[in-house]
Amino acid sequence: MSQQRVTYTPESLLRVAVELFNERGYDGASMGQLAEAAGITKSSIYHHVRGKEDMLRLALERATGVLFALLDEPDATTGRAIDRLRYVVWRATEVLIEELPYVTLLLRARGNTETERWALDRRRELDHRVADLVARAAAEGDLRADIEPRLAARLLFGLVNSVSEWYRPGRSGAGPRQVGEAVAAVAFDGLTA
Amino acid sequence: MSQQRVTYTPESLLRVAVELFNERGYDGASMGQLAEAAGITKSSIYHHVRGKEDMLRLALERATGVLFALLDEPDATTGRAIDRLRYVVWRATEVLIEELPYVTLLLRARGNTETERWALDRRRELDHRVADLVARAAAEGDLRADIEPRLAARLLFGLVNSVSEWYRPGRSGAGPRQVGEAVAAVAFDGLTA
DNA sequence: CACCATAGACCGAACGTTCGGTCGGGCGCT
DNA sequence: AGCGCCCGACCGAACGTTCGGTCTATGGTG
Repeated sequence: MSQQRVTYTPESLLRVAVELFNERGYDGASMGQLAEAAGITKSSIYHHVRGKEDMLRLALERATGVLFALLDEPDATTGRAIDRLRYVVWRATEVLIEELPYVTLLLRARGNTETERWALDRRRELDHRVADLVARAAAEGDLRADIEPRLAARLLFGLVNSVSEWYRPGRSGAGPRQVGEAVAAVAFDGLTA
Repeated sequence: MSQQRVTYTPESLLRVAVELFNERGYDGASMGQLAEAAGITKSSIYHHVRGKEDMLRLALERATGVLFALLDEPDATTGRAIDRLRYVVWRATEVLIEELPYVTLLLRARGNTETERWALDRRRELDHRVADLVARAAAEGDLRADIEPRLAARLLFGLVNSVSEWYRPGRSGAGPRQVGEAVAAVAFDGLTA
């Protein structure tokens, strides 16, 4: 059987790029390294994509898209605040895992480029919406009163987002659902027996 | 009163450097930007430090030093595992805040340089020691049985480490001790009222 | 079926810019 | 005079990107 020439699409090349950006950091990753990882030359890359920052933009748009979408899901918008919050925590963990490379890149954005600054603005928007939900749950008396809702919101999303730093598909033992459930369990009920 | 010429020491210059490295990422930060932030020229910097990677090394050595030191404190080495673990979680959060710029840089290290690879090795060592303690607490029946100790360890330090992403001295409302206590409280008892 | 034109995917070389760092020196203080 | 701290000019290497091309596959035409 003849060995066919592997060709890239913008999407498949983006996938390779995002893996490299996560491995080395966007600024630490060069187009030369991407060419090497993809097995084509630097100039070939420009046949498929407009440029380095454009790949970053596409990736960050995808990550923010899925995260905002989850906030509009029915179980995130109807019911008691504490139930909605539990759903958001569990579901955000699942979405983070499903789109791990893209969400990881978003969480690591620093602000050195226009694209990153846009993404950071979007993240702040997300954080505000979740913080509002936490404040609601606290107001309804379902959160412990000795921790300020703002602090609680930060710890919650710190916990969720930290999954991106260690979760590896196929290598973390637990699946997305299991990790999502564990994150929600620890967040609301803690680790003590 | 005459305006005296501000001069740097290696340590005060390192402090400026670490702030910049955290703001833009180590790879995204240039020596030109450091010169600008410090108010001196690039060549002046080399009078005080050996080079860019050397500043990174000094910072990461400092961060790993304080984190390993806390694991050797009496309250972290004697007593029931669950009590030692509570102390470590609370104390690690405090230390992270006290040495925020240095620990933040450590947590963001990627592995692009020899120095970063060394630091990542040290972090893995730290993670192993804490994971051992979590396993001990689980074996003593003090942790919930439905979450694997390895997963519990990752979530624990995910929570602690995430503080570096939002805590800002003087701007987060709560002090190091309060945040440390909140982290430990949420980690072991959860957010639910 | 053979030939040709076209398009898609690719490449080597080069560009302008930025990078970390060095060199040779000046200034102010003791 | 000597030293510490500073600086302008410059360096070689690496960066992201562009330019002008080649190669291969495909479809149309005779």
